[in-house]
Amino acid sequence: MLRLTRRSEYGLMALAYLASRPREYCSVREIVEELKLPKRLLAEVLKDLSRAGTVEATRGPGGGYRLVRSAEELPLARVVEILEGPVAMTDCMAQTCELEASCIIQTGIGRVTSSIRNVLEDMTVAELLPASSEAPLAV
Amino acid sequence: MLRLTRRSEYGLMALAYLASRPREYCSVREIVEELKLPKRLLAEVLKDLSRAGTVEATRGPGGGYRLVRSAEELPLARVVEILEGPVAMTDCMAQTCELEASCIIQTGIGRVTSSIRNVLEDMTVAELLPASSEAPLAV
DNA sequence: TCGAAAAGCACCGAAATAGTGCTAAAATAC
DNA sequence: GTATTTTAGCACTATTTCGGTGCTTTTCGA
Ligand code: SF4
Ligand code: SF4
Repeated sequence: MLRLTRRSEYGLMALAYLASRPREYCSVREIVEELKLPKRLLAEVLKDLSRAGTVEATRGPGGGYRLVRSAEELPLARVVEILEGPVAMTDCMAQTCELEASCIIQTGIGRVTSSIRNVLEDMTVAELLPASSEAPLAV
Repeated sequence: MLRLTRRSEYGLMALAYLASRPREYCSVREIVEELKLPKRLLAEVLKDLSRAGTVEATRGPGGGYRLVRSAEELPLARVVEILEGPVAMTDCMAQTCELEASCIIQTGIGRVTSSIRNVLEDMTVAELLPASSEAPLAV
């Protein structure tokens, strides 16, 4: 069904939350209390996002995570790639497939995959938030 | 990674093959020989497509499957829905999700899901085939 | 009546996913 | 310096999904 993994979903939720608190460090504890997510799992996800450079972290009391760039500059595709790997509908779009020789839909699938990639690259985390939500996104 | 299942992939390949042999009954044996797919699995997939009415079958020697309508009228979304269930990036797009109360991205995710649905509804099995569509491909 | 083919059902094993445990390192506060 | 808060890193388990198969029945044509 072309499902997002929970990791991606939680990650996007957390990033959207961070987007609503610009420049502020938010701890995992705070985020999971607000969003009601499994704490350890979200921690794992944010670690990955941190390693990948979409959020930055500080430790200790008052620490937490915040966005490195504004949410308008963070396409969904980027997040999904970090948390799940390349956006690809089939093997051949990411690695190789041993059926390529006899496959009659590869090029067609390539086109669909591109379209879906475009959707995910054109939409940003900022656009995930409902129109008049929480806070302005000004920096 | 938003992957298609193998069932969908095999299904699409088989349908594309049938599209290249209009009105002709093709047996599972013939199709898997041509496309090098696992026989029993493709049989299972075609059964599902048959139940759903996108292909029709006749049994016995010379039997097999063929498209009910032309491939131009068969959107990818239809095939994926039959073989995997509703096209939905998240639970809430298909059933319900117990996080909906605190979820801040649901509406946003809804928009992305719609876009992806549109991509899959706008593209048909006919368009999967490489440029010279109707040309029989084997030999 | 025989063989080719789909239909139906049930099952197994492997892989991906969701989620947790535990320890270390850094930043802060006293 | 010690305690506390918080991220970092690693490894592991449990569950679910998925890919694939076995076997029997039904239908059809020759
Ligand atoms: S589309 Fe064809 S080539 Fe690509 S992964 Fe699927 S079978 Fe392999
Ligand atoms: S987007 Fe929000 S409401 Fe929808 S499934 Fe994910 S968590 Fe639940």
